[in-house]
Parts: sequence; structure tokens; C-alpha cells
Amino acid sequence: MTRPRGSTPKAIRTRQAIEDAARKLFADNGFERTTVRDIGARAGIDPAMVIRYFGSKEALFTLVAMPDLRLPDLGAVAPDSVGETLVRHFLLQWEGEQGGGGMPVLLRSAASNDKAGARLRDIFRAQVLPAVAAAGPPETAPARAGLVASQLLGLALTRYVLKLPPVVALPLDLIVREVGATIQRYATGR
Amino acid sequence: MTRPRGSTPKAIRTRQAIEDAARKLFADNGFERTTVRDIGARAGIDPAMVIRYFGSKEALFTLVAMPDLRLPDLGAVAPDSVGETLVRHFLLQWEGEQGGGGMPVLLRSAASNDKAGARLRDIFRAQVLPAVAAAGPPETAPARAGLVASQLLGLALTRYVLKLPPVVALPLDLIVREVGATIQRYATGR
DNA sequence: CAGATTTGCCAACGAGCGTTGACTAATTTG
DNA sequence: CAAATTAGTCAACGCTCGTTGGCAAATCTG
Repeated sequence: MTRPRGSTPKAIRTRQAIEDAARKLFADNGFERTTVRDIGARAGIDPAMVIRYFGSKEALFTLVAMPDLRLPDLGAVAPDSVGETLVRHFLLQWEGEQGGGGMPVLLRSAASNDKAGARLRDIFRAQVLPAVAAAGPPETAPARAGLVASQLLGLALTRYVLKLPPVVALPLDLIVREVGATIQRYATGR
Repeated sequence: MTRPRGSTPKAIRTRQAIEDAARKLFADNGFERTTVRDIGARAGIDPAMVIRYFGSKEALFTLVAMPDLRLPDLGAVAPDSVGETLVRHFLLQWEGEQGGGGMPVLLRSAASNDKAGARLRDIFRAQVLPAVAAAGPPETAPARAGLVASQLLGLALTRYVLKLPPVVALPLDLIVREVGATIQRYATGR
């Protein structure tokens, strides 16, 4: 009992290696096309360990594809920079470190996996909708949030998942300016 | 030789039933999660027939997920109604009959299937890019087309694939107006 | 209406999947 | 340093997948 399973130094390193491998593979290939055997191979250990550490493939996916958007309070932002603030926030998160906070991972799988799709809908309802609601009249909040989501998810889709060349080539400041103006209009209701 | 294989009346009906079943299932579940057995069951025939008629699962998918966007010539449209024209065009196609012309089918699979992703990139390059190029200065064409794609594919993704409730609930005329304004700005470069 | 052909079903294959349990080797700690 | 406990490997399971070949029955044509 002094050494609980999975808390020894070596185990912690292995656990981390599995998580990293899973994040990368899920993000690149989606849930269905990523195999436990692939994850094991990339992490340098036996596939059986993946299951022993995380219980099941789906449990591992759930753990790894759990984006926390950490949206700013749009009510406290200068009203006419809401759009740019939001776009910059997402780009920083997505462009950044491993897996962009789990969003590309989730987005790729959400298109063909019901569980992943449901989770994305939850995240939208719990995080995006309230944030956008604070930027305009309450009665139009769902429509405004829906339009915002269509543009932001479309950006993530074309840039990180489909990798359409002209979208990948877009400089960050141009995205912030152009897409920011769109989000501004959608979020505030003009 | 008088009766080539697959040209008898009954065969034509079966062929059609398989195509319809495949379109529906590929659109709902994507390439990986749709099984040949499912397609057979929905078409009311043995799974083996699916292969005998179309050669392989992938060949059937290729045949069924081949959207032709039939984009209008944007150079010939009144310059300040380019956005609304484009959005209306896509909505009519997507909302319409079986499978929305194959785009939702392709989009759902493109997120996790490399072949489907490559096809979508091709369609973008061969159809969207030239159409958008005609609506503004040539040197900014790729960037403008990229932005247009990010918004239009985002709309298709959230409305037909992810089915985010507020996006599904959006009335068509509101989409044409709001998203149309965005596309207008992107496509023409203001 | 009869003969020829094709449609469709059945059973089975080989491969790959997630997952399990038993065994060996490594590592941690008193 | 040695006993204990864990990390890791190995082989195998049950299942599902796409695909194939052979056989029965429905269907079309002269």
C-alpha cells in the first residue's frame, strides 16, 4: 500500500509517454483510425500497457480530448474589440503546444464519432454560449453564438484538420483582423 | 453477351438501392464507421452484393461522395450581391435532396480519412478558388478563397455534421443575410 | 415457354481490432 | 542488499471487418 500502482517514477514517465502518443495520433488520425497498437508503438511500450494504464481506448481518448477553452469574460472586454480578442485567444491556444489544448483532437473525431460530437456540443453550450451571450442582447444569444461557432470551428477545421493550403498560409495577424471583424459582428449583433 | 452484367432492370434497381443506402450511411457515420454489412442491410440485400456491384467499399465511397459544386460565375454577378448569391447557392444545394449533393458525406469523412481530405482539397482548388478569384484582385485570391472556405465549411460542419442546436435552428434568410455579408467581405476584399 | 444468364444468398477466409491473464524482468524501498 | 511489488512482455481470446467462391433461384430473351 506504500507504493500504489502507477505512482512510481518510471510509471509516471510511461503514463506521460502514452498520453503524448495518444494526443498526437488521435489528432492526426481521429479516434477510429488510431489503434491501441499504434499508441503503444509510438510510446515505445507494449499495447497491453495502454489498457492497463487507462482502462480502455475510449477512457484514454476522453482524458486526452478534453479541451478547456478558458474563455475570457467578454462582458469585461472593450465592446469593440470583442471579435479580435476572441480570435486571438483561440489562435494562441490552437497554434500553441501539443494538440492545441485538445480542440483539433476533438474536432477531428467529432465529425464521425457520436460521443466526441456530443462532447463538442456540451463544450459549446457550457462555454461558448454564455461567453457570447455577455456581448449582446440576451434574446439573440443563441443565434449569435451559433454564427460565432460556425466561423471559429470552420477556421479550426480548414487550418488544422483539413489543412487547406491557402488557409494554412494565412498570417496570424491577417486572421485576427479579418476573422476578428466577422466575429465582432456576429457576437455583438452589429 | 446480349445481357451485360448489371444492366437488367432488377440490377439497376438494386444498384440504386445500394447507392442510396451508402449515401445515407456515409453521410451519417462517415467512411470508417460505415460497414459494408450495414449498407447491405439497409439496401435489403446481402453484403456480398455491395462488393460485386461496386468492386470495393472505397470505390463505392468515391462514387457516392463526389460533389460537384456547380458554382455560378461570380464575375457575372452584381458585385455587391456576391456574398448572398454564394451562400444561397450552397444552402439550396445542402438543404436539398439526398445527401446535399455529396458535400456532407465528404465533409464528415474528410476529417478522419486522408483520401477524402485530399479530395476535398482538390475540389476547393479546382472549384472554389477560381470562382472567388473572379470577385476581386488576383494577387489576394488565395487568401480570400481561404477565408471564404473557412466560413462556408464551418457553416456546413456545425449545421449538418455536428448539428449544433442553435446553428440548426437558424432560419435560412438570416443565414443568407448574416453569413452572406461575411462572404461578401471575404470574397471581394471589402 | 424453355434455355441461358444473371441475381442473390450462404458460408467462410484472413486480417486486424480491443482487451485479458499469466509469466518474467526490472525497480523501488526498508 | 534483499524482499517485495510493480512495470513490462507475450501469446491468445473473441469479435468484427472487407472480401471471395460456389451454389440455388429468380429473371430476362428468343
